[in-house]
Amino acid sequence: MSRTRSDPDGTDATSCCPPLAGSFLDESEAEDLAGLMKALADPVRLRLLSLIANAPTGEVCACDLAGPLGRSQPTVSHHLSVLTRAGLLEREQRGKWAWFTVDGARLAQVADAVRLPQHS
Amino acid sequence: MSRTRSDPDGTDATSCCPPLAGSFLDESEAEDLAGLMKALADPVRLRLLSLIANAPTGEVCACDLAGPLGRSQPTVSHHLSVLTRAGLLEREQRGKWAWFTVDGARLAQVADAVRLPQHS
DNA sequence: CATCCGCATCGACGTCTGTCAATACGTGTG
DNA sequence: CACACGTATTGACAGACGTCGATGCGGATG
Repeated sequence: MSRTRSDPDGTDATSCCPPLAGSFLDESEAEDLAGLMKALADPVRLRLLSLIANAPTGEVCACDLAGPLGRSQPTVSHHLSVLTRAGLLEREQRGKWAWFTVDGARLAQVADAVRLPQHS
Repeated sequence: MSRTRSDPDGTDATSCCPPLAGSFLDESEAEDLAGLMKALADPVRLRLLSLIANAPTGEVCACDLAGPLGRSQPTVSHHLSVLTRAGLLEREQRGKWAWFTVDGARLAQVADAVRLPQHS
């Protein structure tokens, strides 16, 4: 995936997720949005997000994640990396521990991309 | 599926999409939501949804889809089937043509599942 | 009834992805 | 400075997925 990582403040609400409705997605727009969806299309990653989003402080140490998920440490590390690369998690190194928080704005982009004009 | 998390207010058409936040997703909840995301995690399928959602009448004949997408007829048929099975499209046979509409409520479920409680 | 045509299914192929054991890397600690 | 420990990376492997040509099925049409 070749997302433009030139997004210093991390929360540009418009550059990533073209509206699903409004006009036909062109191929590169669809590719970008599909990339985000792919990051969310795995049960372990969804549970990771859920786990972190529900933490009282909003942040969780990686050392507390492998257990509840029932996966090996390398596997969890891999998933954390995928979510971080997708911009859905933010990573902060503290000593030898890695702490993660959910990027709510990024998640909101997904929600917005999927919203349709009132049709029902 | 052992979900105790029913959704008394209207929008959950079929008890599919547990909230990402609110409590840790259990394994089967995560599996369900991941299934929906997987259906959306492909550029061709996203463009299909976009194409159909943007049709003036809201419905499109399958015969008009292969062209704009640049894929073979079997491939498009396959993707339509995936989206339909996921509940994101509805299919109606008219004579020898198949017409498709987007299920907006189902899409909204995805948006809701991804929404976080006000954090920032 | 014979034919045409839209769509689905099948079979095959290359690629991507999730997983773990083994290992490397880096940062505190004694 | 050596060791312990948390995390990332590597390598390998099985299973899932996107794609298309060939084929099958069923409705429409003359």
